Amino acid sequence: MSKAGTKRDEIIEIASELFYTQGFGSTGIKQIIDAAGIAKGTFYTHFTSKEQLGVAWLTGRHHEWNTWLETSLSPIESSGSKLTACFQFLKDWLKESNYRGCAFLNTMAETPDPENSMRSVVIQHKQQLLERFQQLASEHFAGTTLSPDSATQHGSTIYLLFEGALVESQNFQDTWPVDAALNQVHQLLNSKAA
Amino acid sequence: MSKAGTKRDEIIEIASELFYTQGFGSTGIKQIIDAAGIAKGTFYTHFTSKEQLGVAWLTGRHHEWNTWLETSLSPIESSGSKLTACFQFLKDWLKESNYRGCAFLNTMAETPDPENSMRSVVIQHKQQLLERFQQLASEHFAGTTLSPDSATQHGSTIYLLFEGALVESQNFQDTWPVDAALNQVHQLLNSKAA
Amino acid sequence: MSKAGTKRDEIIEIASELFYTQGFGSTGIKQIIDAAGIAKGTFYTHFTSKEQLGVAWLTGRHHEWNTWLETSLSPIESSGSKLTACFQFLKDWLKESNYRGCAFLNTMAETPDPENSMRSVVIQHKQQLLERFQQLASEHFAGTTLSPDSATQHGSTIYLLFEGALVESQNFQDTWPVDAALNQVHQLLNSKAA
Amino acid sequence: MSKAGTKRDEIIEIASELFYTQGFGSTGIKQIIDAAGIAKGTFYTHFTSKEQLGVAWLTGRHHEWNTWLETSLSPIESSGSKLTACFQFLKDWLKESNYRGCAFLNTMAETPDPENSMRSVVIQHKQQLLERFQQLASEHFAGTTLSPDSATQHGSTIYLLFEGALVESQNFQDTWPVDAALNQVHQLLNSKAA
DNA sequence: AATGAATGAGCCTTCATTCAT
DNA sequence: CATGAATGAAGGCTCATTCAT
Repeated sequence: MSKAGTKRDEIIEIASELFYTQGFGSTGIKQIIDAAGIAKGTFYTHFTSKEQLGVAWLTGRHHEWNTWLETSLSPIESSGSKLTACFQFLKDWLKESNYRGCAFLNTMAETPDPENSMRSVVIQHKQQLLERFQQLASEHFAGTTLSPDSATQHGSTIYLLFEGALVESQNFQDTWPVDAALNQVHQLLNSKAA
Repeated sequence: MSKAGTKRDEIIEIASELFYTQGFGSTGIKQIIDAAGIAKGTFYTHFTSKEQLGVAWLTGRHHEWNTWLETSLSPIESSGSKLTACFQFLKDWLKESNYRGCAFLNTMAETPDPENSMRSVVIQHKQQLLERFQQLASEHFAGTTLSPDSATQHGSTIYLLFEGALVESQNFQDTWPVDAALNQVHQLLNSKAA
Repeated sequence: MSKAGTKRDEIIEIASELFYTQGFGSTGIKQIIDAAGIAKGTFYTHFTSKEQLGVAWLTGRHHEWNTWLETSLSPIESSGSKLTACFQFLKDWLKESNYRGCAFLNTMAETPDPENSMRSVVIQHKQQLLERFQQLASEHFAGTTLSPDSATQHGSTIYLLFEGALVESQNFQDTWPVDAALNQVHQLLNSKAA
Repeated sequence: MSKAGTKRDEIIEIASELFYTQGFGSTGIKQIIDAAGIAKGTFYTHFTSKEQLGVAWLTGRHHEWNTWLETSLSPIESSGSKLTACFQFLKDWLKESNYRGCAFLNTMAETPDPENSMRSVVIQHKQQLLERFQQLASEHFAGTTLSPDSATQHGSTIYLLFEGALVESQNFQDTWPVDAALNQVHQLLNSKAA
């Protein structure tokens, strides 16, 4: 584990913004070291390869993004409200000037090689997000007539709506997908057993 | 429109598979002309740039993909069944060995530059798909107690579920997202005015 | 087959001197293209890799060297005299200012990887030289009491003496190894069956 | 002389194998320190440069190799038999799995720069080997009709045959050169004054 | 149309060495 | 005595594009 404030961390931080805004493939080592003000060789004392830096970037972003989300959810009490707050979080994020969609999905898209170690970080990140949605849904429907299984399924559905909204808001550069998804989520949270 | 059988079309066809399976950025001109058995210069008599070929690829794929979808929908009568059939179409597609997700979203993901002309093809493609879902939903709910506006909104929701399932099935290399989305779609199609 | 005077041949010619005097590994592509006055990319339109250029170099040198040798042998009538003339050829070669020993053996020495395609050119070159010595020895001893087998063995021995002299004259930067070898060759050529 | 068991010696020992099997130029400092489990800086506290390590390697190998040879010669009584035993020694060496020819000649081949200090170690090593062959030949022919000068010349010849066999067995990956050389050595040892 | 040589900036990575700690 | 971060030139090679033939 590396202490914060390390030069290594500094490189990751600088690279992160470049990777996110320009894409992993479109960002060269040269650009990173220039931005970091270090020599070529220095980069390679901290990372064995660009791919390794990519993994470090995504791993860091995984924690960072989770913190962002959870921080915005923490003041909210009910699980149901937390679920809808996720979409508000998405809307706030969208407003940011350098919004470029989901770093993880973007990286997955430009990394077809199954051997690429960045892919597993992406999968792990999404898996955890899915489980978070499922957990919140389970909590929300606990004590209702809805079966636990159905609650989990609702969690999965909300996850899909979240991902769909994420991708499409990037695509259309518009917030309507988030609104549409949120609208549906509200209805889902009122679901009762048939 | 260029006549089929042209050398230009041949190049597009060959490039299409490479672009789809390897990604646009990871596929070089060299690889394309080698696969096509032509000279560098020949390529540039047919296309002014790689980006232009990318546009031709996506434009062709747009029509092709629409044809695939509509062909699988055509034997089906009701609009509601057509909507669910879209997800079956997705499941069938997933089974293909070289499945690499949505060419349009992948390209969008690795093309941050807003000036890139491929982006508008992607947006156009997705816009049409969205409208198709909205149209089918409108037809399905026509004559019910559901307002036209709500019907359209349901179309948008189904679109988001479709896109979410598309992305996540690529991500997890699994069909569960399609099943989960389809499950929700079935419920939506039974919606009644509150 | 490439016509003489080609740019490709020009590159080979320029690289040949650098490879010979500095060694294959110590000569960079940069140095070659600078000396040739061409761009990086131009080099790679003519050669797929540095190794391929190395093969072209050695193959060319193989023919060139053989021509040198045979040209110096051609005015000589008897096979026996041709054999001794090989060592005179070696002595003349040694005097050249940029003498750096045998390009083939040097390359073999710095190319441990058995997969390296340059190695087979070296082996082929040496095999042919061996056979040339054996052939000359056979001719020399034809009609004497010495058996054909023994004659061939003498050819092999003379080959070893030649190679030994080649390597050691490079090592000691002196001509004595050639003289010593030649002395022995003279005795061998007078051999009679025991 | 450094005491055995020193860290410096440890580095030399580890580098020796790498240098021999991969070549001096193809072996990087990184690989050496990784294999030795030490830091970059530690290496440079023991050696001022890679070249210096190269000198230490060759110097050590000089003694080691001489010991190998003399150990295999020591049980043999007559000088003539010792001379032929050198070629048996060569044959045994060839059988070793990691045989890569003569470390000294290989290094000479990839080190054109006359200033390189490794070159003098090579020359010294070969000079001593030559003198050893000359000494053994002198002893062998002592008391015969052969003049001392001729005996020394025979020693030189046998040296050239040894070197030729050494180089060519590496080249052809075969033992025939050793056999051919040995055959000639046997005949030489029976030489009488003309 | 078609060719393929030419371009040169750019790719990621390794090199031997230095030096502050 | 050991560490490992820092250096920056150099390594071989690929890129999309241009252009004379």
